[in-house]
Amino acid sequence: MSERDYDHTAIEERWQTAWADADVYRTPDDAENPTYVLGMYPYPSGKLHMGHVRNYTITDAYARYRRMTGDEVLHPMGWDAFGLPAENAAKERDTNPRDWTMDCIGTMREQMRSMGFGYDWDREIATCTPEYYKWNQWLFERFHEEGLVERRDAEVNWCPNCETVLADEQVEGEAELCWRCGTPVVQRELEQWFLRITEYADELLEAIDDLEGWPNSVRQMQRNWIGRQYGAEIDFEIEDHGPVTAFTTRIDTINGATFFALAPDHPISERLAEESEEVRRFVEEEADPEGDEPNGVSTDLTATNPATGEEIPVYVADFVLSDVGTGALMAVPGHDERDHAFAQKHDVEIKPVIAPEPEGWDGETVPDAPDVGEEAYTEDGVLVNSGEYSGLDSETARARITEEIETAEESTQYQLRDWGISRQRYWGTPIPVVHCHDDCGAVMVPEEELPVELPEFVNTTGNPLDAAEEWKETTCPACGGPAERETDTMDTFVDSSWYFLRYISPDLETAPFDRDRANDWMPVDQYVGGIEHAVMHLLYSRFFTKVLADHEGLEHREPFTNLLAQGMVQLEGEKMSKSKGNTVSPQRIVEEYGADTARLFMMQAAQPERDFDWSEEGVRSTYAFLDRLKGMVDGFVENEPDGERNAVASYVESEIDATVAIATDEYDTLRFNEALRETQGLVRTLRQYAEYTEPHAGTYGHGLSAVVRLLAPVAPHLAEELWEELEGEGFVVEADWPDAEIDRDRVEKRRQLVENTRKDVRDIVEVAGIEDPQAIDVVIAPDWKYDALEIAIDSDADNLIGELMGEDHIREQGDAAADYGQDLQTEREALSMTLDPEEEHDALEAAAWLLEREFDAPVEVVRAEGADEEVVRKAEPGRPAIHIEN
RNA sequence: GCGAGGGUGGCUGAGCUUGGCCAAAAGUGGCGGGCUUAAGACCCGCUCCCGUAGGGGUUCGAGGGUUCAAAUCCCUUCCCUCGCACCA
Repeated sequence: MSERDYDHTAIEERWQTAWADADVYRTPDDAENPTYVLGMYPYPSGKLHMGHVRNYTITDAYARYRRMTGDEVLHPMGWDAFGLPAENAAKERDTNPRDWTMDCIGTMREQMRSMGFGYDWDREIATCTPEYYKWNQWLFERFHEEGLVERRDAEVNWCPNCETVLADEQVEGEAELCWRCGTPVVQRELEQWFLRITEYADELLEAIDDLEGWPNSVRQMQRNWIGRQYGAEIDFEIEDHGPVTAFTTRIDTINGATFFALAPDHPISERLAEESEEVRRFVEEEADPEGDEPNGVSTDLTATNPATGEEIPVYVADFVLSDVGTGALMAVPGHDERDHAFAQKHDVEIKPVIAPEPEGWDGETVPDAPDVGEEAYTEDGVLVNSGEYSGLDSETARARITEEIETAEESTQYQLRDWGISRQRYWGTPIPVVHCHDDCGAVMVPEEELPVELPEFVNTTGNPLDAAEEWKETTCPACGGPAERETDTMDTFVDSSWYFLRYISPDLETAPFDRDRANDWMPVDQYVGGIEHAVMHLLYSRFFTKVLADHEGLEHREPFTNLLAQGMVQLEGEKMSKSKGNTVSPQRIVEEYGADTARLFMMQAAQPERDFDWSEEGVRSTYAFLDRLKGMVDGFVENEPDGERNAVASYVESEIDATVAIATDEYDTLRFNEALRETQGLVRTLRQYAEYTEPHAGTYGHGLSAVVRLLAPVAPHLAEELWEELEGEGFVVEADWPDAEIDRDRVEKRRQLVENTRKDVRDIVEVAGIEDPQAIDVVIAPDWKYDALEIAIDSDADNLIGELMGEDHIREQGDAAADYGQDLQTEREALSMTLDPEEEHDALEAAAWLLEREFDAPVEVVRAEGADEEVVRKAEPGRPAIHIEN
């Protein structure tokens, strides 16, 4: 780096201090409906990585943009501070999770400050503080009061060595090993606390349709996750075991149900396993629900098909899952691929009962049965071999069969399960429950005793809360007798399901959030984060918001209006990760190039939702751009130019307006890369201007001032520095966004006209082999052609020429009018309005210097009157005639 | 298998929602030129084929269709990426 490089470290520190001293990012409590911009709060690992930098640069840039356009903005930050890594780190380093986490928070806060992120730090929250998690507990009890909390047995992943439950993500590989100690994980039944999110399944699903500000992918993932299916439940009578309920979406195929299948852990299967060695061996040894092959074992039992009255064999099969439907199913091999495969393997009858609907079907004739020997027919169709139902279409048949079979009834199934929040961990929110040694059972801790605080950390295997004897021992709030505290803590997703509400009133001591203010400030206008939270966090947050709307007077049913799932920062096409060792440290980039460079490089590299490759070269050229810009501003301020306000200046003025108009649009829709490209284009134009001629100070200064403000959301430090040089006072953070009177359509037409004209001149010079042009005339079409064009666009007459000749001033043009009319007629369907003649003239005159510079010949832009007849003839609206003197 | 999103000029990548200056933005790479003692930076042009006055031809995964007109709309087909998945 040469000596000209600007001192980014000094500049960035200077402005970070100035912003903090002036408290510029504070959102006062009396703000009215501020724009709420939020990035997903981080887990405080102690190190900001590139993903964070990208995430928070997006929100910061948007927040700054909105602030400059005059909005009040709420842009807070906090810490997802509970979680397993802190517990592990504490064990390794012989400290405790609290101290370790608080240290990490301190470091990361400082790193964020050095990136120049403008947060209202007075609203900072950390979920591991009793002031925060007290409200997790309070909410848990409110949910309980509303019947949305349940305690029941559940099967969980259990590591016998660590003596704790593991989340599915923490079980590794096919062999199912514990991610920490490599011990094989076992399934274990444990009493767990659940939040009844399934109560809201329908609303969570249906409201997705209205989340128009969310990416389709996320919406679809949530729909799949909820997985609602309409069908029917129906009982099959099994000898000695009574009725067994099966769920099916295809009750129209019931006449083709030729066997019945039970999950290996269905109560009947378990009973059979006790009696039959074969079933026992299958259930305990052979069943492989993960495998592709549908395996099963026959039983001696039969079930009665309620439609046909036939006795059909009963199998225990591993493709039947106990947590899907009822854990028992009627198998229809003729119309289900999996059932078909199983039936072939076990030689069960395959009976077609649905035929494809014949073309031009009359709605009653019973078609021939299809051949389902080789392959199941899985579509809807027309029933055959179905007794009185034969001849009905599938949909009608489903309704009638459900209606007419005694035990059948409509049923809706969801894939969504209730949310098990119990974790056998220390570093989380204690579940505020006491287990009475007498008969009171699980009793909620009274509200006035909240928060139930975590005891001191004990380094032990298993759950430290279990080892905290003194803490555990308590009295029952109901009967006063001896009791024990619940030792499970909450899933950290509980913390993040409502943190966005806490920022609104972070110090409130009487409620989780200030209701009135929340009603005013919510929902979050723009939420930004990684796609990995597409389902869990975003679904849980929606659930909490709906519960709070129903029971706590929140007047919003959705938390996030617009959601942006930002893309990954990659290195050579691969995701950056510690294990691959291909990370780029933001700290190093900030030291070497400054936060502004890092931010600007990232924002211009790609649209925020796309992945992009980190490139050191790109970073260097971004730095060079900022450096040059600083040089331009320095030069301008030190030595103000005194050029004329001439045609060239007016070209530059119009380019400034164009840039502002376009960049503003792009900022609005978070397409920072486009906005920045325009801005950099304007810098280039300004540089060309200064190179070509002595600039007009007002114009040039105006351009620089616009550039600085357009850049301010993304490169705020240097923008402050340059703003100070240009304006002398005030923060650019608080400056007004530049405005342009111009509309985008007009801007683009003008640029197009100039660009086309330059290209035409080049073509002519090239094709005609003109070595050294002496003079270039650019001639605007006469007014009557513009009139004719307008008439042609509006006209729907068959004979356009006739209509044109109806206008005196056009008819007067004689042959010329006829010729042009003919052209219009040919192009008729494709015509579009151009700028008017005066605008075209002005635009070209302003851009004439570009041609003069390029061809080193005088350029004259003239109106049709007074130009050579022969030349004018070729001029059309949007396309001036060009004459080159050789 | 189901669902979502894609396939554009050497590469990256806009545009396709609202068909028409789209041979198709921008960047990058390559070529030529300017500036410079020189290098870098910066500036200008070219970069599908043909063309001595702004023209013509062939292109936007493949094939078909709608239209005066399709990268853009419809159908079929192939391939890629990402979610979900023995879901009854």
